[in-house]
Amino acid sequence: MELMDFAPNFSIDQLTQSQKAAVLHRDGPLLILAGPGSGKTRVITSRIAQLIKDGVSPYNICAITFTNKAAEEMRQRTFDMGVTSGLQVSTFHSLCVRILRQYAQMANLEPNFSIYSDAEQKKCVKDAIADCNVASSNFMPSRVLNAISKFKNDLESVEDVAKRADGFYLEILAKIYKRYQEILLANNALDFDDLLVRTAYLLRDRPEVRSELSRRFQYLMVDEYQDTNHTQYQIAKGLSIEHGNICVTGDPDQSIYRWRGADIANILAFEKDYPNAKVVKLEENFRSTPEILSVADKLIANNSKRKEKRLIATCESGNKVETNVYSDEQEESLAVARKIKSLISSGANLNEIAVLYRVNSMSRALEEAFVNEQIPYSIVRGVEFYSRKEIRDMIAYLKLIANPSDNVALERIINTPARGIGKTSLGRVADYAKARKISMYEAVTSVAFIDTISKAAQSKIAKFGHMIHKFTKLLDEPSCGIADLMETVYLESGMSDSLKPNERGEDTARANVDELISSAAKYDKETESQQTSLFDYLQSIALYSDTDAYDANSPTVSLMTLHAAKGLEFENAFIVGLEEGLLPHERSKENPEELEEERRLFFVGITRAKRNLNISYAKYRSMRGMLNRTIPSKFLYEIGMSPQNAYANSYGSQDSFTSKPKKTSDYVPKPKSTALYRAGDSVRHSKFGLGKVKEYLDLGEKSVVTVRFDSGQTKALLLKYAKLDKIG
DNA sequence: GTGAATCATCTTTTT
DNA sequence: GATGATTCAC
Repeated sequence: MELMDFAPNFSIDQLTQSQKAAVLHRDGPLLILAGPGSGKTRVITSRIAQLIKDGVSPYNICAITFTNKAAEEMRQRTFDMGVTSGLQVSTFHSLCVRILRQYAQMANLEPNFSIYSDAEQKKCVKDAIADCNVASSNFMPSRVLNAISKFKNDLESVEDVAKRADGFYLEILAKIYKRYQEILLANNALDFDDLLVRTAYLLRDRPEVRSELSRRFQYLMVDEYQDTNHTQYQIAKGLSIEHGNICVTGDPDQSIYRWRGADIANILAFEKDYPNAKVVKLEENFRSTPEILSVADKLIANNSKRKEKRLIATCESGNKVETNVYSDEQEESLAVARKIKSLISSGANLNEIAVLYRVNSMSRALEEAFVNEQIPYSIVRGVEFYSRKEIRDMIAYLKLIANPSDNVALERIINTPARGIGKTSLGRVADYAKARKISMYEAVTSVAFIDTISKAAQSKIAKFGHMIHKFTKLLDEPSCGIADLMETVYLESGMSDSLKPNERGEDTARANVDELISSAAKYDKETESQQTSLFDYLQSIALYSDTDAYDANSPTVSLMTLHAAKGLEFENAFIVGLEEGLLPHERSKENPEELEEERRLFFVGITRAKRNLNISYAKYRSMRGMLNRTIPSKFLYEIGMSPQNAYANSYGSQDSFTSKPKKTSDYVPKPKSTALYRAGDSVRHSKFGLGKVKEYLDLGEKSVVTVRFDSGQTKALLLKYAKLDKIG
């Protein structure tokens, strides 16, 4: 019995009535409907502390968060309350890895399985499509992968899909799905979704495992329940079915992962699902000003599928929500940058400011403006680092060392850096392995027996095999940390010699690997006391997420997508690009449910702001190198901001139009007097061919020519970039 | 078998 | 406009 694990630094006195109700409801199912800024995290941590105070061992409590970052924060908070050990706090994925490792045998798994993320999944799905002999033009790997992911999110096995397949498309899809799973099995690998799926099956098919885990996790808490998919739902149910102590928290209005398989019905139907559930609503908002909340409220009222819930403001009144319109994204970015500068000069800290946008590519214009205006910023995109070529190569070495069955890793590095092992030889190794049902690494170690391969190639391949074998040996030495191993691999594999500076003389690739090694050294140090393995390290990278890179204390302005902003809050928030096709996004327009999700996404964005919120859009925006005239987002109308008078205007403030005389005009270049083109002019474009000018907007440097081409399409082109010749 | 160069394709959000 | 596949010269 651990006696030190009560929570002496915790008191319930400061909580509101409804918060207390949520904390004190101890046994049985509990649904906490928590609006934005309602102190949800505080309630969950208080609940944990209260349970422990009541005599429950931390060892018997399991909290599931949405991101690693949130888990880390919760650990810190409960630690501050005096909870010192034993608590299980993690994401669904991390928890599943843990369970699958512990019960590997029962789950029919080798415990050193690889975890495949997008690039590796794509490779496997491509191979699967090729093996099924289907015209890959009809079955694009990304589409197929999406479909497979959907099956897995809905907990549909290969057999389930094959059984319900009624048409050609689904039949082929089932075939590819089957082959894809076989490939993963051969590689001793699981993809992201498999981590969940395999755990769900384990809980379903092995009552003894389910019982053991139920006894271990007697109190289960799931945060962000509105964004769980069906498989996660089944896992939560499986873990709690024997004791019924399941507490879920979430907000249907903040569900933004439908596209990833999240099923909002999980939270909407919780009471039906658990008939004796207690429901607590947390409707008070302790984060934002009434001005911000009223905008959020107006917006979300347009959604039909929701649970009625109020937003009760408790903060003092503050500034009006600002809406601005700019001529293009450069001007928008510059204006945001200057507004940030003025916020800073009036005392704001850099880390209290965030700029939010719908798609990652929108960070580009903002970055440029921030560099020009010399504003320190950081882009919250953690996974980007790990998707770099040189980093992926290094990781592939480690993956192969940890899991010799990982053919995808082997294929990636057998000739990286170039060792003279080409496609032909590799293909023969693969054939040999396939025929004998062994891994490619095993085939490599016995390459001398593969007589289809030339002696010269054999010796190169054997040399590679010996090198990997040597690395594997290193792993057995207890003194060898991940960073040491990495460094050895880096030097002895030839990776270090092969990385060259780019055209501009920047040695970024090398710097990246250095960063990887030092981050591994940090990992070694942090996990010194525990006995961690290469597997644990690889797992932590595989499940690394964008928001994990967010550091609330770093003195920089944060740039991130609206999705990444989930769960965060900022004194000052800017939301840019309120345009049709962007927010709501083009791809969500046909489906009313997806439109509602876009609205929720904007709702999430608005409610991140504590005191100042600034919303903007640009009249022209270039997407994939093409300048387009935009249409203001319908969401602007819904929040009562008519874009016509939104120009440098403040919402709800009658006089601000005159008090702020066209601040934006500072950045509009003066029109030139001589028009270069006139409507009706014939022109030739290097790519689109012949056409006639429909409209010419004379804006000097930023002049826009709208041309109707003979091909039928009409394009608005930025004169500066358009390769346009006037004819006649 | 290698590396440069060109072509084609896709382009929302991410654990 | 970036990434991946293909092609071509060596």
